[in-house]
Order: sequence, then structure tokens, then C-alpha cells
Amino acid sequence: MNANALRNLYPVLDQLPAALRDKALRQAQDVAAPAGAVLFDEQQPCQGFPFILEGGIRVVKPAANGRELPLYRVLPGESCIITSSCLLGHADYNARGITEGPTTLVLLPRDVFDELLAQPVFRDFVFRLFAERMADLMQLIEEVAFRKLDQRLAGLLLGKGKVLHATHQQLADELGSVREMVSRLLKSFAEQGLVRLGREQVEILDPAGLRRMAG
Amino acid sequence: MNANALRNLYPVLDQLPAALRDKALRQAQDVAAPAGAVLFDEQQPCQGFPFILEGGIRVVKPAANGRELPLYRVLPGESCIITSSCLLGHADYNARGITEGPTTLVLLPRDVFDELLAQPVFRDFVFRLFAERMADLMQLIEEVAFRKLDQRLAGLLLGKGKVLHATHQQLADELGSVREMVSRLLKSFAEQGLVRLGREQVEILDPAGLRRMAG
DNA sequence: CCGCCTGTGTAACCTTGGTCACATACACGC
DNA sequence: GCGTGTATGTGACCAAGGTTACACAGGCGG
Repeated sequence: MNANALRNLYPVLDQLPAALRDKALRQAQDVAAPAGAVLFDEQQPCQGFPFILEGGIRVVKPAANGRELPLYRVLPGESCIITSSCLLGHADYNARGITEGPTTLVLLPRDVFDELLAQPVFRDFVFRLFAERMADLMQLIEEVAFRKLDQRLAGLLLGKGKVLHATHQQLADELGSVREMVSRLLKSFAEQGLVRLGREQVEILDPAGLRRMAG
Repeated sequence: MNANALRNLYPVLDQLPAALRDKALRQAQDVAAPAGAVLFDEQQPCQGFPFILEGGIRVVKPAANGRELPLYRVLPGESCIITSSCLLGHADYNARGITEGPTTLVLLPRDVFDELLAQPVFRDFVFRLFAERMADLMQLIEEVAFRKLDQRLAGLLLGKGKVLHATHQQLADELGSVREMVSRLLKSFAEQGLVRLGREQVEILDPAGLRRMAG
């Protein structure tokens, strides 16, 4: 059942010594959560390492005023850098993790995670994803610190296909901004001929122009 | 000479198998740089893993307009998370590293670094510091995304002793802001009785008040 | 004493982005 | 067709912070 899906999504598990892998899977815990569930939050201790089977986790940094800045997403087959960091450093979470749809995952307790880390192949798996996410975070820092909203929005629109189905509110959430700003900017994009707007839809007319605007 | 200082600052080296450690040290490269030297920069490939002996590295994210946002510092005995990340992920640098004073370091080539990583004790050393820095970066994201400048300045002034010797320009650089803003805010702090100002000097009068302002 | 450099004070102005308060507009069930 | 909710358009206003352009003060070498 789950074990097959798990090993398909995380082939690294098959490269572990069978005894160790089986032990780990025996101690792991199946978790199912509906959309929008808060899996972890700031100041909480870290329970274990998640292998995502279905759905995904949106990791955000909550602001005092209730807004949230998206940090990254964890999809099936990936790993959560903040969880890794907390497990490695024995520290509490410093962000919030929310399921993005009905989500199932296998939670590896921390001591088993530590044990698996002794295996070079598992270590490499964790670190590779760690390094990738780190690059994402650097990118994010650059964005929030230096980029203007129009540049960030242009970047967001790119690389999602020619037509994009989302409400302005959803786009604003991705940027940690508000609906009105996105509406305004999209309108100006449309006036520049970069996009064509429709209800819950943005059609990319001039990818090159958007890329130029994104900088 | 260097070897002794190195092993004092990085006791983890003494916990490695002697043969491996000696091999690593043989292949490592001594580097001395004056203050303000750019040790690495965005888009550059990562040469190796630095052990800092003296001085330090200020790691910053450069903006298009020439300003720089400080990410963190690397002092003797510590490690550079971005370098680790780049080495682990075989990616290029995405930040800039600048010496903060006359700096000497020992640079471990990447293949030797990979080899050392196989040792649990070295791995733990890297990861522990990795996790710490990660928390710093999360803190930084929170600051630049959500905190107002007065809160950030108040936070910066705290925990540096009762009197602080720095120019407004230096404080502004720490915040990734500009001198005028710092002057303005410090003036308002002084009017509120939180600090007393002098040339190249800020005296903390009301730490509790500053802490409250920092939020 | 003079000139000069560095650090600081300060006012006017601008851009960005967020807030508020609406007005439409469109879909969908009835 | 008719309400009703959701999505969008829009303008006025505001706060934060950056930019420009100075004035001024103090120290220091000549």
C-alpha cells in the first residue's frame, strides 16, 4: 500500500540496507491531513521528517498582521529544509507548514532520521534537496529585499504556461501582497500588451517583455 | 604554525582519522586577504570550504543599485552556510563574501570536503552550523519582509553593550538602508530618551524601551 | 589660522505599496 | 430573469522609506 508509493517517490529508501529501511518504515507514522491543515508552526518542536506521498506542504513565514510570506513548497518526493534544519540543530520550527490539498505523508521520528543520516546515500539525498532549497531562499531574500512588486509579479507569471488560472487574490498571496496591488499591476501589464486578462485567468502575450520587466 | 591554530579553532579536525586529516591539510591551501577583499561573488563556482583562522567574512546579497544586504558573518571557528550549500549542491555562489579585516583562512578543495563529509563527526560539524545559520536566515527574512526600520534599528542597537561606537553610515549598512534614515530614527530615539547620541557613538539609555520598540 | 575631510542634521520631495471604500461584472442556482 | 456570492476595477488617501541637496560642526594637518 503506502510502502510501494513511498519507495517509488523516494527511491533513496531502496538504496538503504534492507534491515535499516524496514526498521525505519516500521517506526514511521502514516499521517493524512485535509487541505489547509497546519502541520507545524513557529516555536513548535520538530516531531520528525516527512516523506510526502500526496498533496503538498506550503511553508510560510507568518507576519504579525496576519499576512503570510510563502517560503517554498514541498511536493511528493521532496524534503522540507526547515524540518531538516530543525532536526539537525535540535531547534524549534521558525515557520509554518500548511497542507495545500488533501495530503498524505509518512513521518519519520527524529531518532530514526538521525540513524538514517549515518547512511551516505540518505545523507546525500537530504543535502542535495537542502542545497536546492537554500538557493530558493536566497532568491526569496533577494526578491523581498530588492525587487519591486511589478518585477516580482512578472516573474511569478512566467514559467507557468501560456494561460494561467488563478484569482488576483491567489497571486497576491504568492507574493505576500494584497489583491488591489495585483489588480492594478495586471491592468498596467495589460495596457502594455504584456498579458490579456479574463476572469480567473491571465494569458501571457509577451513572455519576453515580462522577462525584461522581471529583470 | 597555521596547523596548530587551525586545530584549536576547529577541534573537529582532531576527531578525524589522523591519516585523513593529514591528507586534507596537505591538500588545503593557505589564503591571506586584506580587509575588504571579495573572496567570492554571485555566479562564481565554489572553490572550496574555508576554515577561518583570523578576521572574518561578511556575506552579503548585492542589489542592482549597489546597496548590499548583510546576510551573516563567518568568524574563526565557524563555517559558511552558502559555501556548504554550493558544495553540496554543486551550484554557483548566490551571494558575495567580503573580508571584514585582514583575514587568513585555510581553503579545503571541494573533493577533499566531499571526502571529509563521509565522516560522521565532520558531517555533524557542518550540519550543526548549517542549522544555526538557517535560523539566522529565517530571522533575516522576517526582518526585511515584515519589520519596520525603526524596529530593526532598535534591535541592532541592543546586545552590543551600553555604548556603541559606529557611524550612522555603518549602522545603515548593517540594515541595508541609508544614512539619512538612520540619522532620523536615532534622533527620534534620542527625543524619546532611549539613547544619547555623540560623534561615532550611541549610548543606550533605556534598553527595555528599545526592546519594546524592536517588538 | 585656514582649508579640508568626515560625520551629522534636516527639509523638501518622490515612489512604492498598502488601506479603505466603493462600484461593477460575471456566474450560477432558482 | 433575479438575487447572491465571488471576482475584479478603481480612486482617494496614507505611511514608510529612499533621494536630493544642502548646512553645519568638529578635528586635523599644513
